[in-house]
Amino acid sequence: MVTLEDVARQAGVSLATASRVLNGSTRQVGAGLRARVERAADELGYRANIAAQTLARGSSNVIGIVVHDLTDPYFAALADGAMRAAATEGLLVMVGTTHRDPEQEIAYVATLNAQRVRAVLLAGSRVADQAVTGRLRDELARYRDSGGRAACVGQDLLGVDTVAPANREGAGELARALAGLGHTRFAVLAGPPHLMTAADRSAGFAAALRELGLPAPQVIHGPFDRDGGYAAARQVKDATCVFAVNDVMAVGALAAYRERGVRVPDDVSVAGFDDIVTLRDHVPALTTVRLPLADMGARALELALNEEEPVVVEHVAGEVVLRESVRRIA
Amino acid sequence: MVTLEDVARQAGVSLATASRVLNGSTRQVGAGLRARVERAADELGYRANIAAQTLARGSSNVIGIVVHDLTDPYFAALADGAMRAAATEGLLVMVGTTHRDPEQEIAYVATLNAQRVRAVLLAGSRVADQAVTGRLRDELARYRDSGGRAACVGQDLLGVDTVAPANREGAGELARALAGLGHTRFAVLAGPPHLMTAADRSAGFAAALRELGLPAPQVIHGPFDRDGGYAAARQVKDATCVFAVNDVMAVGALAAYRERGVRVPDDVSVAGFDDIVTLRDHVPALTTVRLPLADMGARALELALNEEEPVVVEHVAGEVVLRESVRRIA
DNA sequence: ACCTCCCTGGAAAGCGATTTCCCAGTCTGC
DNA sequence: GCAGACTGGGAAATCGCTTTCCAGGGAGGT
Repeated sequence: MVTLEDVARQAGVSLATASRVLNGSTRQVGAGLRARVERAADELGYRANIAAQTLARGSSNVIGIVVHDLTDPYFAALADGAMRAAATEGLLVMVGTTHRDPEQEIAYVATLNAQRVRAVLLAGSRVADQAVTGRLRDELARYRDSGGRAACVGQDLLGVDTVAPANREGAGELARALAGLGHTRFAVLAGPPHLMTAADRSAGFAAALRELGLPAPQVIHGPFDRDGGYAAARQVKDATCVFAVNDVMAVGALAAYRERGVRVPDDVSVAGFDDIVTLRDHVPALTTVRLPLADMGARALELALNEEEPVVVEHVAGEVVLRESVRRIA
Repeated sequence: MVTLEDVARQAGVSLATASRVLNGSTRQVGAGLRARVERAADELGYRANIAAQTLARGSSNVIGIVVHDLTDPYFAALADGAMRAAATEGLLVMVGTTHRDPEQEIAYVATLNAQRVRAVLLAGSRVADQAVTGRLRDELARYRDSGGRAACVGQDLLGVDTVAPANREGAGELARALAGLGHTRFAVLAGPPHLMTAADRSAGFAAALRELGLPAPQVIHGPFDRDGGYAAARQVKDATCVFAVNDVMAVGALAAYRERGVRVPDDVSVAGFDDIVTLRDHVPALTTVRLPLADMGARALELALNEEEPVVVEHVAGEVVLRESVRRIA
């Protein structure tokens, strides 16, 4: 393994000079020596040891992103946005997946802290469990105390900069739009009760119906994924419009209806939330609430990197997109 | 920032003892001291500095994965498989996305080398450009010379352990299956000519048709993504069956047909390649060649970590899955 | 009893960079 | 022509941890 010392010796200069040439510095180095060093580094195939640099400099150029599941397009979009932003800043990215285990999330933050990463991004919904959220908060606080920066996408519960999607409001607006089509009997495929994103969307939807003087929706809990939507859809009774709290659940519901010969939107209307790009060619096209996921990821990174003192919470509005999975009824 | 020295002082032991207690060692430490150290670490909130550990140990517990695009479900599945495998080994993951720029890929390998990561995984198709492949090879060789391990998923061109999907054979088998349904006039949405995965699939398909004594397909080149499939589908003339060299292109093609009122599979049959999970509820269900992507990712990591000397190339067969996007014709 | 041998604990030498000093030479202004 | 400011170069301290080496004490064998 070629070290800087090897390069310096080969070039006949000191370690200091070699370092200044190759790894940047405020100080100048004469053109002659500079060329010698560069040639030596090239000949030897020198690659700086980043661990050593990190140690010496006391800071790294790595950021960490923690998501639940990379194969979920929601997180993939978020992570992609953040990674593009990171790339423009010359930062490297460590990605951790928790597969929805909050303990893993805490463990990952600890590990990223140990890595002395420049910033940590937490994407993904919080759970209602106060104890576990508290421990995550503590771990994050410890990281920030030692100079780390952090941000999160989701609920503002961690005491860090947050990009908060307007889940309640978006779901409410969706409810009003659907009611505007004449629907009165609704069902909500509500996901797990302890998952805050799911709960907020469900609650926002129900609240809007209440304001409109419409009957409360049938609420069906279950997993937050495609199969959860599939299973929940089978329990719906007597609704003309079904709201799944995310798009992949909505797709599961559509699949369940298709199998049973229930036509969408003729027999029942279905809507989701997120506007996942991969689903843009789904048939029927899914009515949903669009969230600018990639932007949110990028924005979260910006917030994390930003030096400002007070903790910032930024709300991101969703936009209702009506497509063919819903129809007006008499 | 709390250092090991702080902990040692607080516990009243030497640096060496503290290190042995907290960060593992072959050596034993007496129960009394051990407890004191652990308590001190806990009170102070000590987190080992991994950069320092990496430097001192000369090896890290990080692996690198380089993919083209995380929002592409193909790469997400591959990366997810590799990340699960990494997690069971206690390894951390750095993910880099190149957005299909080969230069970025080379740069990322250099960076991962600088990080002294334990292993590097390259996922994603090679390009036909010899020069750029050569430079990537060189960079990889330099990394391996200094003790790094590497593996790749795709074409065996880099001189490293490889998990090679049987693109040619899979496409050939698909062609035979489709011919078995009575099709004789084919079109291939072939993707970019320089992308080897695309080229292999296209060639395998054409070769099988030739063997069967059928006319050569119409070959249409274009981008390797959904929009590429969409655009290419519009140029198809006079084929009863269209093979898109990956699933997302096939979805684009289906969208194009739907818009133009061409019914699938009644008017034209469509098939893809990969069997992307996210598309499992697509209508019509897509005929494709299934690749065990998550397993391939995990297997690639295994190969990379494995110490064996000779470079291993493992072929992975695809499985033809006939679904409703194709039909038998007279 | 005596001599190994094993075990535990500590001192100190790295790991590969960065960066602070210090030094000598060159410019500049007067 | 000279003091003072600048400049480019090198020696060495430093970052936080691991690990070798050494020392001392107790166990076990004869």
